[in-house]
Amino acid sequence: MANFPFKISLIQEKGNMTIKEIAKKAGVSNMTVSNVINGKSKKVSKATAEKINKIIKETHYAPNLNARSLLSPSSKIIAVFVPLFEKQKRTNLFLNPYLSEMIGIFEEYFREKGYYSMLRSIDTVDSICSFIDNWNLDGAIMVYPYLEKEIYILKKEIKIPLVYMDFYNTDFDGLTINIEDKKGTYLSTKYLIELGHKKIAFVGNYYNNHLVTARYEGYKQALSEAAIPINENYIYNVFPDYNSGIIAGRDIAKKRQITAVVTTADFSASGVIEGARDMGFSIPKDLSVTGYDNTLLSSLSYPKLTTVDQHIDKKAKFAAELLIDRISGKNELNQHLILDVDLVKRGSTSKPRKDS
Amino acid sequence: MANFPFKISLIQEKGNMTIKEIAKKAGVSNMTVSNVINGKSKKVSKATAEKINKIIKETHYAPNLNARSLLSPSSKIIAVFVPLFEKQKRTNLFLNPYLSEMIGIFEEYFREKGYYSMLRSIDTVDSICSFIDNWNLDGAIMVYPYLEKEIYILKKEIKIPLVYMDFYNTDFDGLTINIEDKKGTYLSTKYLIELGHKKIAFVGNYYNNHLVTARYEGYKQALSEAAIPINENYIYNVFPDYNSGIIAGRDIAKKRQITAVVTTADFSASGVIEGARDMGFSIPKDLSVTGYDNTLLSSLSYPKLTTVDQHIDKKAKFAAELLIDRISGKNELNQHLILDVDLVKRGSTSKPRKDS
DNA sequence: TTGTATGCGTTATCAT
DNA sequence: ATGATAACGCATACAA
Repeated sequence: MANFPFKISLIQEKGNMTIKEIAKKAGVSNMTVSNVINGKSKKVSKATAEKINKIIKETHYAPNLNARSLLSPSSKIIAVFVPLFEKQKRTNLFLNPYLSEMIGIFEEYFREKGYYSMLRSIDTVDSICSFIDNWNLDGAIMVYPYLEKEIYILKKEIKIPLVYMDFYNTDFDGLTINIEDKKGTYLSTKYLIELGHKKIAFVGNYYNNHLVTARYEGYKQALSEAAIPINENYIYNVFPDYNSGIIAGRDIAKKRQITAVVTTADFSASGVIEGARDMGFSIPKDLSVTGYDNTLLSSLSYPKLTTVDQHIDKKAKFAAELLIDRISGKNELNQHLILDVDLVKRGSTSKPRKDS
Repeated sequence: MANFPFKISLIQEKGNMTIKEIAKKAGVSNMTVSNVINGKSKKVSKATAEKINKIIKETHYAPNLNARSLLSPSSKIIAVFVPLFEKQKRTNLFLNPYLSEMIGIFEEYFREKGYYSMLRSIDTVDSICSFIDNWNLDGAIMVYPYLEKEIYILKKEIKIPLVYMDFYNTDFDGLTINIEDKKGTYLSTKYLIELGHKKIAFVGNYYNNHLVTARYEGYKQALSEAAIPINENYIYNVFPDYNSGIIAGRDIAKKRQITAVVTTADFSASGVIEGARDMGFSIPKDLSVTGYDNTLLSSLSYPKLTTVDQHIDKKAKFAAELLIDRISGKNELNQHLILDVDLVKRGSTSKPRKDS
């Protein structure tokens, strides 16, 4: 209970210090204290600065940032907007490692640059606009393509820098970060073809937005280049989550023709594997499956997933950087980043069964 | 590009509305507007209220919450504090589904109660105190036991409600949420014994804090009740993460005597399985492994993990509820919740090999 | 029912 | 080098 790494004085102080109180303690005016706090050394004599700094340390003064935000156009607050899907689904989006990894990287980057992160689920454009005004936000990141059309127009209304992830409207004048979505499934499909597969299913919805449509296109292109016709029976137009994956996986196993599956998400791939196993399939012997994203999940699965690495860490960092640079006035260019993807070959894929 | 679900007027307005501007538009005083906004219907005539409400809607007025925070003792901001471990490790804590699931639940609960969530990594008590003062926080949650001794003392200094998760200082007077840590490993160890295992390893550090020590105690108690002596060679005192798990798993496989492993985290269990597989082991045939937490990971692994369910969703909800109730003045009791745990039996455990 | 004055903590501006 | 004043947007207290 003895020596702690902080001054006992702190323990005995009570309530938040204010500039005014420090000024009184130091016998100077508020502005002198303010100038010291803001490092305007030219305006304050060394002696008084030292005296004030000492008091600041002793009292553990922390500026009231609400007051600062009120006065300045900058609040130092950045919002991370997460879509709030329908309550009925009860899906906690935060279970997705893709999202949580990004959030961790955002928080770190923003903090290091002197910003504060607010996390907020949103469901309407109004809720976004209100939030921005409520806290006088300096900027925001939208982590999924959501409310695409509405935001496209409202962008004119929103005066702060806003980074949209995976948002593909090409004539949109905001900041966007995308990846080579099409290339990803192209690579995974091509790889399966190279392994000798011909009956390759696609699991993923392809009408919802550009992102998934592009992934469908990649699949089609690879088949087309190999002169393999599209078989409508092999296309599973479902939401790329675990449960839909299971259902698709079971159906695929039942059909007994398909030897490989291309999915648009690691979660989906996990589900497909699970569903196929339910029907007695062994992976990859009876069915090869590819994921997308290269989330932690793909390394922890068994067998580890062959998947498309979209370099989430880089993507998140680029997004954060893009936002901060815009907020601080640098880098008015580079509005639409498109990041490359790679195929990561792991154990969930192999040559097809001989009997097929 | 045609009919959008919002008024065009919004698009044409510019800049944030203020009470003053609305008052001017309505030809009334600021206070009348303020009273309308705050629903003090007794103070405003119906006619003026309606007129003002119309303008508020048209202009999409959103109150400046920085200004409100400045004025009132309540900022409506709640912080979720996440430990910032050493940079060298480069471990993004957010990769852990345990954390991200909780964060999602916090955000939802706080939002529904009218609060705003700030996410913040912290590494010192000072950084916590500063943050609290900076934003005039209404409350905070600490998601891991961290800075236990320092905070224990500084609690006297911190005037806001603070919920500590997995924080075990029994004479601590703050709000804490814990689980029956000991019971968890007791259950998993006992289950392994019931399956016929005798040579059971423990993987997890047991000196670091109460949480993991308790989990070690549970393991010991189950062995003791079954009259199985502790074998020091079977104890792996390592940090419960994936990589340490791999190393332990390899070593366990090398020793060729151990038939089952109790771990203190799903991540750790995954690592052990991976490591044992590296050495040619098949799970659960050659080695039974139990996890802890029942994170998403344990259902997505193959085989699915037998693990201790600590009901993360309930735990998070209780924590959020405890905090909000305290902030709003209800429920001064119930300061130390201890939640129950269950064993979830899945595929990563089975009877031991016959040759052992 | 409506309006005026005041102050929250901070900083820019303009004195001294 | 230091200090007085005003202002940010809002809401409490009080007056009309």
